Amino acid sequence: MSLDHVPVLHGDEELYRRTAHLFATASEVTCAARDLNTWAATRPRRGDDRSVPTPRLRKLYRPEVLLHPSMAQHVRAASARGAAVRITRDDINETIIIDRRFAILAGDVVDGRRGYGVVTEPTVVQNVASLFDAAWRSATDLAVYDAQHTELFTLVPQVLELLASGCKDETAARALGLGVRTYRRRVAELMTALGAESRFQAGARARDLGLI
Amino acid sequence: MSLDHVPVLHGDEELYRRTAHLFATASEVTCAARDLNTWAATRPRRGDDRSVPTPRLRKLYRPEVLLHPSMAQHVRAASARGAAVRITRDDINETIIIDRRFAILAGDVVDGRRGYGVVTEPTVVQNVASLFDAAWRSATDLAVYDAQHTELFTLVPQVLELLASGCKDETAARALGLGVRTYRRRVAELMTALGAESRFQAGARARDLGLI
DNA sequence: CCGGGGATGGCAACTTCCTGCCGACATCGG
DNA sequence: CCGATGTCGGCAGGAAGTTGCCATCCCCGG
Repeated sequence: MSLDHVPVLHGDEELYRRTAHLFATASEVTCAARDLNTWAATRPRRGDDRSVPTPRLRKLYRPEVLLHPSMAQHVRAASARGAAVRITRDDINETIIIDRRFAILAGDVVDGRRGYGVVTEPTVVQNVASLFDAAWRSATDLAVYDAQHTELFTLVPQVLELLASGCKDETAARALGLGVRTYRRRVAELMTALGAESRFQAGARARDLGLI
Repeated sequence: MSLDHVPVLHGDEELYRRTAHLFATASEVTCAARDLNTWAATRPRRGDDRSVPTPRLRKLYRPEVLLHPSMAQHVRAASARGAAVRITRDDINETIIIDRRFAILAGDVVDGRRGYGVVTEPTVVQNVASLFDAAWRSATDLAVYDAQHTELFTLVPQVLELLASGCKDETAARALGLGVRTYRRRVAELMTALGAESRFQAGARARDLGLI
């Protein structure tokens, strides 16, 4: 695969500076993200620049963002502003696609700055866009996902607390006034949301996301 | 309990600046720590100031410092320089006691700076010192602890990797060319070292310590 | 060469978790 | 009031993890 002519920007600051003009005139912005440390582009626009119509926004996230209070709030706010938000369990990469003409792909962090590849080659962009579309189609709408997990979200902090405190399911369930079966259901949902296959992994990820 | 007249220093920088003179003339420095983010005092002395004899050093750590490569190296280096190092499973607080006359007690982190209470009141210092002594007596000498965990330390990175990857004990054991029984022994030792009662907790702590 | 100490790994008895199944109960639209 | 739908939680069977026990093997000092 040829990576020629793909300029790489280093760090968020440079990204914003160099790509602001793309967002300014965009009519469709599509993004996938596993956290909200990136993509300031997803912020509401400063000022009331009515010269350009609000672009159509599609945002694809992994479930764990909804476990993080502030991230969840951010996502819901975007949704309330009219962005289409979906949740996927796929292991997505951080990506922005603008008008199906530009793709910004997040890479690794070097020297504390994340690298961003800016792809303009039409064929590649189309390809990326179609991959995104596939993930988008198999993803769940935020409203639906929410409806299926109301109980979980309210209990997440307490469940995590109890898990982190090292107590047994039996004890934890009692502490929450739940049946063991239900408690385990919540834990299972939590693990799914975290994409964890074992409790060890869940603990690590939860800590990683700052949920504990 | 009266906390009058206990000056609190904020941040390491201030701590070093304000307490350097205590260390300079100390003949016995005793410290307890759960990590090495603090206590620059435990660094080898810069320069070769022979005007003061090297103080007697007693250092008490929790087992997890030995799981962290760079921390472990630091601790072993101190030990090699003649400091008495012991490992305890007690939930110790960060403390420095100098000549049984001053105690520096680490507190919470506020605004990114950790607070340090400098206690000079003889009664209190004696009390702290005797508490430390009790913990010290029940602790294990580094050499002994090491001898009992040689296998563990060499396997820690791989075991953590496997646990974090979410695979079952069966698979992980095979990957390491170990019997399941032995693999589980290592995991159990690891959990003990981390002070974790459940794998979830172990995952969280491991991530916390940057071991993953 | 022998005996002691330690690591190993199979076995087995538990404990803890994981989940499908199902009856009980609440909620809601008709 | 009724049926549809959804959550709850007990139960049961199975998977995964925890530990004591012990035969085996390796290394070492005598």
